[in-house]
Amino acid sequence: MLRNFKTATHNTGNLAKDMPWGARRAFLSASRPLELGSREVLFHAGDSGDGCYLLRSGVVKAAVIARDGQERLLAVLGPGALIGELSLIDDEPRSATISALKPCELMHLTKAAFFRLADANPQVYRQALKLLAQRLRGANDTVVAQGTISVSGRVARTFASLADGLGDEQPDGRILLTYKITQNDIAGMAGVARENASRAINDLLREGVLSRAGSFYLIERPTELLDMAEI
Amino acid sequence: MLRNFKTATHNTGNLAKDMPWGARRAFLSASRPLELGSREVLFHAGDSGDGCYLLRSGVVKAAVIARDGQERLLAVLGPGALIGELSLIDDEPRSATISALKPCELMHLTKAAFFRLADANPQVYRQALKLLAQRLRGANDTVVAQGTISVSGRVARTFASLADGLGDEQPDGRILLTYKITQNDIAGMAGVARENASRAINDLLREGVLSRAGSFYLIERPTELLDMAEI
DNA sequence: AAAAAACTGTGATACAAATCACAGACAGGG
DNA sequence: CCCTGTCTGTGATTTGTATCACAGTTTTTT
Repeated sequence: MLRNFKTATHNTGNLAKDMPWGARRAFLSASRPLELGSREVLFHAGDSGDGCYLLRSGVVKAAVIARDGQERLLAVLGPGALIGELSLIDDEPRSATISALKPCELMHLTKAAFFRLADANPQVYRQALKLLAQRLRGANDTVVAQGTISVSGRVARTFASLADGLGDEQPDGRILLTYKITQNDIAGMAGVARENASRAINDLLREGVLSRAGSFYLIERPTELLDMAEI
Repeated sequence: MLRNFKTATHNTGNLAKDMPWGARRAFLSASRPLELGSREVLFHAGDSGDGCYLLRSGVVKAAVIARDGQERLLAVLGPGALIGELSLIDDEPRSATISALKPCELMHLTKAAFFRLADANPQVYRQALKLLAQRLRGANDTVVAQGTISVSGRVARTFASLADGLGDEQPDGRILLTYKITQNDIAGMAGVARENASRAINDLLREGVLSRAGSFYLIERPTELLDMAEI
């Protein structure tokens, strides 16, 4: 999905697409299915956690609540995303709260099962390292973006990131976001006030970089959007 | 170094302290020494890079220059730090520029040597995963901090992070920063204007949370500092 | 030791973004 | 289906930070 966006946005890790076939089958056979209703919470930040999850269908958000009560979204993730791998690796508490934005199907892999898998096949370790490295690049970019680009740029950046997690590239190159996300969540991802996110989004709509297809957003000119989001 | 700060700040990865002995000896014997003069650049963001470095002595900074020319520091690192591991893992270009703040001694480990080492000893893979996971936690925290806490809190946070990279814990619990860092670099880490960093630092000095020991900063009350930095 | 450069402190001003305050549009539960 | 709650757009106002300006200090260079 979205190879170009992926590299540009150092995405949040779509495991399913990049996993070698053997590892993928091993993952699925060693893991157990699990369902989540809309708004249900998979785990809270601070929980102790064993194992990780692969999102097979649905949409979740990863968020953390700051001291002042503000909710900051780290990512909105669609099918294929790997969730909760940090605690799997370092045994620390969950770093964010994961909740379903719509009904989800997941697979759960325990820590023990993961390391059994990985020890048998070092390819898994390499893959995991790569995934974390990508996420770290993305997080570092976000830090820089936060401090150097304006509200409109950060909102553009948010759409790029959404495209990466939820985007469906059309034959003509435009990208459809396959979930009706609210301004509140966009603001939470961009780290700006909801009202200002609203203004920035409408600017993008007016400029024609973005449009609405029914209740979904559609990125009309991905390259231009990416350019506005550049740090 | 600074166990408590480390967990609180999800540090930037002091390899030397956490590495198992066997792996450490293997690392050192498989790597080649290298020196760096003050202000010399180890590599630039965007360079293609093979291998990683272990900082044995000296101090470096990891920075990225934003589009508008602003320099944002991701970390200031002291002895024991591992540098350049992202490109080692994912073969992408260097994500930041590393330059020496004072003369440094490093060990360079090539990509081939790293994977030879790791394949022979899966412990190395686990260690590497853990390190990246810690860094990712730290980066995510920084993202949240950027968007939710004020200038003074971010400056406090910067001192916590410096303590982690450069700190030397005294018998009485105070923490000495073993390098005379400038306001400019502190501002670059906190993501604020230099003038405002100056004001915030002086507030901390006035409150007695921080003091100056000769030309070094000394954290008088680490707990209080950490509390101001909390997200 | 003198000169140049870099660093620091602090006021005054400008500005981007948050906050406040609504009114209208749109869902989704009862 | 209506009604309640959530979501959206847009103006007016406030506020935290950046920016400007500059003088004093410290460090580096020659």
